[in-house]
Amino acid sequence: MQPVTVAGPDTGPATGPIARRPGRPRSEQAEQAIIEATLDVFAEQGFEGVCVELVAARAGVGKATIYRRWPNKEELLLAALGSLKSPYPEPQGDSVREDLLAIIEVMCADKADPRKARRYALLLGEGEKYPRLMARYKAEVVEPRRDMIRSVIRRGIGTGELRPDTDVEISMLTLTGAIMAQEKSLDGKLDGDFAARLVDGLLRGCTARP
Amino acid sequence: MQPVTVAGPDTGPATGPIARRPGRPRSEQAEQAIIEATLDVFAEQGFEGVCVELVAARAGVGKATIYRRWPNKEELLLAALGSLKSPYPEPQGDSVREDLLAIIEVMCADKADPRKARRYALLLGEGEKYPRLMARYKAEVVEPRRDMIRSVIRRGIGTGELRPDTDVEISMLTLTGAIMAQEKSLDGKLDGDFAARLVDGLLRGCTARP
DNA sequence: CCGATACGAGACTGTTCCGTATCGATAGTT
DNA sequence: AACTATCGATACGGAACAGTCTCGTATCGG
Repeated sequence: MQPVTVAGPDTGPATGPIARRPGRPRSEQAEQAIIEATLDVFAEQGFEGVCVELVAARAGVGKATIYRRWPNKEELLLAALGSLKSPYPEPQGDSVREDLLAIIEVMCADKADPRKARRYALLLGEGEKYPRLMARYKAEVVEPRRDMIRSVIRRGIGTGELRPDTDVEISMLTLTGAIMAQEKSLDGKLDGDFAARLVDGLLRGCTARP
Repeated sequence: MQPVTVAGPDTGPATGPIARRPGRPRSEQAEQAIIEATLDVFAEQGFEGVCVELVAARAGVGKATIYRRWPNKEELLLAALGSLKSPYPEPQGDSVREDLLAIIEVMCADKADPRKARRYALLLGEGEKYPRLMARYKAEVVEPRRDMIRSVIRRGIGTGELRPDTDVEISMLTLTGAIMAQEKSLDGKLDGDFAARLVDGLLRGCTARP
């Protein structure tokens, strides 16, 4: 499955989807190696650290083989990050707590994966310098997940499971934000049940009940 | 007031604190202009975008005037970011809600200031490439504020205002994280009373009460 | 005035990196 | 076999930038 929405690998002048082009065909293996190397370097070196020469060396590929496929570095990164998809758990509807927990756990797992975790940096870091990358990341990763959380909460309000005056937006920001804030700023030792503690903390609230 | 803890401006070979050194004295005005320009460029261009030549041009200063004071770019940034201090509201102790609100409002105000907001990028972004900068930022800005929030919550638990089983760490991450997550990823229109909604959301919880 | 240091400006060197061009070799089609 | 596009490798031009150095000038104490 190739990402084609935004300048996927350039397959050259239109020759029809089936017609075979003359000459040596492009190596699918090289293509995959390039994407993998890009993700590795991105995970290790961060955003500005992705230099094409290093990616080429890691992939065991010539630079031309990269530029034959993507016109510049941004397109390469766009393709590489676009290939990092996480499965979205479909809310089961048993309870708000379980649904939220499933989502938060996936997000925590993402954060534990260095490749995916680095993308969070786009949100607060140098992301403004790469607006297309930002926009794509937001649209493909951030917003779908936010919407999922919002809808779970709204459904909980509808069913009476949650307070009718629940602040949907604040609740969502609370959950996603806590994940971002965790551990990166201090190696908190609250790994295992972090997701559960987070969701329960939100549901329960802190105020003492008489 | 000069930052001296970490390689402040190099005042040359030790000549005693009072003894006047011969020759033309350094321009305090140039020094301030350099710091200001550094902060401006940092706010606009982000971390990697801070190039000394640009800072010098903005400050109306020669590069040598910068390098006479700080040995390299990292020290310059260290000094510039170190000069960005926000007043820490001292918890008044009237109520947990009021104390938290005061802290959160200051943090939100910080985030609205582009200069200060950019520093958040260090936490998730390219910060790992500048460990000294990271450490200093954490120690001087992040942890004091986190500790303040923790202590307010702990006091609330002690006084019975908060549930005894309140998760201090989770509550703190919830508050600070939500601030980070807000608006940067989507221009939410929840500006004015964001801090209040956030604190109230945490205190109240979402679960419906029978 | 003199010596010492700082000043702004900018030339200069060395490094890094993007993107292009070129090499002989390779793997397909016709 | 002829043809053609891709292969990995590498040289290259150009830009950006860190850090050093050198101008001629300005500002201090003595």
